[in-house]
Amino acid sequence: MPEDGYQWKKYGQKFIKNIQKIRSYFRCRDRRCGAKKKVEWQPGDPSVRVVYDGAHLHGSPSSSNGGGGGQDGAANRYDLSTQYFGGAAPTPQTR
DNA sequence: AGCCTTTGACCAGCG
DNA sequence: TCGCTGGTCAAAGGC
Repeated sequence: MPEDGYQWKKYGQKFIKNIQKIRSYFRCRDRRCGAKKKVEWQPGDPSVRVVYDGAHLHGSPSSSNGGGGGQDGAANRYDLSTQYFGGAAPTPQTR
């Protein structure tokens, strides 16, 4: 569970055949927070692709320390694009 | 007590 | 109409 500064709750995991990858579904612990996170990786690959969906309605939790939070900075802009983690992009110039 | 994690089953949309 | 997939929910156990 790669900590990105937010607390997530895993609510499901499935193997997507379309891409032959395992996908884990995470949701922000806060219900009022419609932020969602999906993590997918290939079987046998330590690299994982993290996909952020939605945005946190509350600011970011001061630190990785759970609890807190509540800052109304609303300064969190999550790119709906896919983000790579752990340098899983050895050759991003494939495109 | 609260929180977290894991699995199975269900539902909806599409061709 | 059927089958398939993707996405979500619920319950239980452990610390």
